[in-house]
Order: sequence, then C-alpha cells, then structure tokens
Amino acid sequence: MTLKHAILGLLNYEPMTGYDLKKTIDISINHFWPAVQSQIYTTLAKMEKEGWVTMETIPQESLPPRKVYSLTPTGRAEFVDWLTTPQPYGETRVAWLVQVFFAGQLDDQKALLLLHNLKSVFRQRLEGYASIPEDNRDSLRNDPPRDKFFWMLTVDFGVAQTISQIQWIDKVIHTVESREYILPTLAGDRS
Amino acid sequence: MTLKHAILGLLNYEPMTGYDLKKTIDISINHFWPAVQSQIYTTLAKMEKEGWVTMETIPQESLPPRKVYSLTPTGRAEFVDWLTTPQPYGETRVAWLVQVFFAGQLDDQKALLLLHNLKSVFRQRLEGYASIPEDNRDSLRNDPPRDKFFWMLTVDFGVAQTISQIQWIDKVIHTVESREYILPTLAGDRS
DNA sequence: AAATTCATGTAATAAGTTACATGATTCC
DNA sequence: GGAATCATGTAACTTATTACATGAATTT
Repeated sequence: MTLKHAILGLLNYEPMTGYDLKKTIDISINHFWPAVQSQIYTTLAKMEKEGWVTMETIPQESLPPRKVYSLTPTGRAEFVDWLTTPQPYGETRVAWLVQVFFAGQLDDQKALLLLHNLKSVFRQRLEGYASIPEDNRDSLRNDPPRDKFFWMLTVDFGVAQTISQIQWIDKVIHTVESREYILPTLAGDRS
Repeated sequence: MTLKHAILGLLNYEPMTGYDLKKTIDISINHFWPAVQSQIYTTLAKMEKEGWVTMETIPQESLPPRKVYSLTPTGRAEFVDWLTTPQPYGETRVAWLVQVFFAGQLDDQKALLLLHNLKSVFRQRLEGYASIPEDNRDSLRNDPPRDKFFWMLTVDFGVAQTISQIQWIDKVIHTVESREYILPTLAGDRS
C-alpha cells in the first residue's frame, strides 16, 4: 500500500486534478493515510508513466490549466488487484506508543505529563470525529448510499478506536498515579 | 519520530550492537515500529556522525568483530528531549483501513471476503499477543518492575485495540451480510 | 546435509517531508 | 489591504525497503 493505490481508488469515483485530490484526501482518508501536496503531484506523474492514468489539460482564463487525471483500464485492474489482496498487517508505525514504551525511563511526574498530554490529544481527536458528518454532508450528497456506508465505516472505526484508547490510558494513568507497578493482566476486565 | 529515537531509547537501557538491536526490536517495539536489519546499521552510522552514540570494536575469534554502540551525553539529552515532546498524532498510516474505505467499489461478495480476511488477521494477532509474555520472560527477567510495567503496557494496549477491532468488524460484517446499508450512528451502542 | 545463529555491511530504489516558487482572483 | 482559494510545480532531503554479499560455528 502506498499513496498510488489511494489515488487509484479516488480517481475510480471520478476524474480529478492533483488539486482536487489533495482536498478530497484531506476530508476522507487523511486520518489513516495523509498526503502532502507535493507528493500527490509527483505520484501522479509516476502513475502516468506507468500507464495507470491519463491526463487531459483543460485551459482556463487567468488561471493555470487544470490537469485532469482519469484511470486507464490498466489502472483500474491494478486497483481491483490491490483491493482484493490482503495487506501486510503490523507495519503500522505509531510514534506515541514508542514514547509510552520508553516512558519508564522518565520519573513519575514526567511520565504522567506524557500520559495526560496523550489523553488530551485522544479527546481532541474524538471531538474532531463528531464534526466529520457535517463537514462531509455536502461532498457526500450525491454519492450512492453504499459508497457512503463504507466511507462512514472508517469514521465509525476511528471513533471506536479512540474511545478504546481513552479507556486504556485512563487505566494507565490511574495505575501510575497510585504507583501500582504490577504487570497488567492481559485477559483483564475489559468488558 | 524515527528509528533513531527508538534506538536511543534501547541503547539507554544498555550498550548494544546492531545485531542485538535487531533482535531486541523484533521482540519489543516491532508491533508499532518495525525495522529491517539494513536500516539499523545505516542509522547507527548516521547517529555516530551526529555524535549521539560512540562505537567500540570488540574483536572475536572466527567471527566478525562486535561493534558495541553506547549513548553519549548528547544522545541521552536528545532522547529525553524527544521523549518529553508530544508527537504529531494522526500521521499513522493504516493500509487495511484504506482498503475498507474503498471496499464499496467491490460487489458484496468480494467486500465480504475482504472483511472476513481482515477479521482472521485480527484474530491471529490477538493470539500472537497471548504468547508474548512467555516469549519475553527470559529477556525481561532482570529488568526493574517499573521498566517491565511500561513495556507490558504497550502489549496491553495492543490487546485492547485488537479486541475493539474485532468487535467493530463483526458489526460491519453483520451489516453488509444483512444488506443494511444505513449510515452507522456515531454515538451508537458501543458499550 | 541443511538450516539456523552470529555478525557485519553496501547499493539501488521507493516513499514521504520540507521548503521554495508563481500569479490571478475573490472574500473578509 | 490582507488572507484565502485556485492551480501548477521543482529540489533537496530523510526515511524505509529490497536485494545482495560474506563466512565460521552450531544445531537439527
């Protein structure tokens, strides 16, 4: 999985420019696959060379010409192939978890600061999810319900995951605050 | 966050060779920050140039000399600085979620195959976590309980998160199987 | 006899980030 | 008058992956 396949998936909905793609990514897969503007343009150029997309230049008065990219049959085949191939799980990099892993090398006060900061980040994220449906109402208005359903699934997942993270960090904070440095039970009371 | 800081954290426990680091990473932070062997060696070289670590060559009979890396005061300072700096959240890339996002572009049968595959991957991962405490019993035996505690926290998190993922995907599978393509409620019954 | 462990690396490539550059138009 | 929107890019750099290379000792 790379940005290439995300772009294939978006262009399979409708042809777009690099500029459109950036805006679409920002309001859709941004939470689990962000992309900066420059990478989108360079990636589109590579995809064109590979024959996955074609580009059509549409001149504009007093603005740079729009370069609209569309999937080729090759690109569509590549996309379906990727979509039906299980992705290697466990290659996800989570920087804040690395910090928690090493937090034992800080004193209690600093470790607790780290944990409390994390919790507030989690809470902010949860609030952010709450406003997504409204933000997307316009952009989703014309999509078929089935597409909408899968789109919203990932938001639903983000919410569930963030709630689970907050519950976990609450337990951690409590344990550190009460200095109960016992090993947490793995099959513990997580009901 | 990069591999550099993970290496700083591990070398702060004790000086190690690149070979040792690879083995240690594989049984510790691998789940949320994997590293291949070649990257570890090249990163150590860079860190030495930056003055974060020093290297001591220990000759061996009939084996290549061990190159043991230790933190310098600069390296230790950099580590503490990084550890107490909040990491940008939301840069985590999750390939399988991108697939779910685009699964609406498959027919029901193929989408369900994707979802069932994902579920079996989640279940396998959960089983994998169950065997971690035993695997690590030897390597952790001499560590102080406080270090052990933070180490095991990340395992505990992995378990909680995976359980949450399985619950989520069960709900998704059920919805697709019964063709209830309604938008999932965001504040729904996730108790 | 074959596989694994120990122990080191290099080279080529891919993927992603940061910073810079241009310029009209429209909204506040 | 200043900020945001539209629309394109390039260059330098960092980070990570894949593939190759060597060779003795030990375990199965």
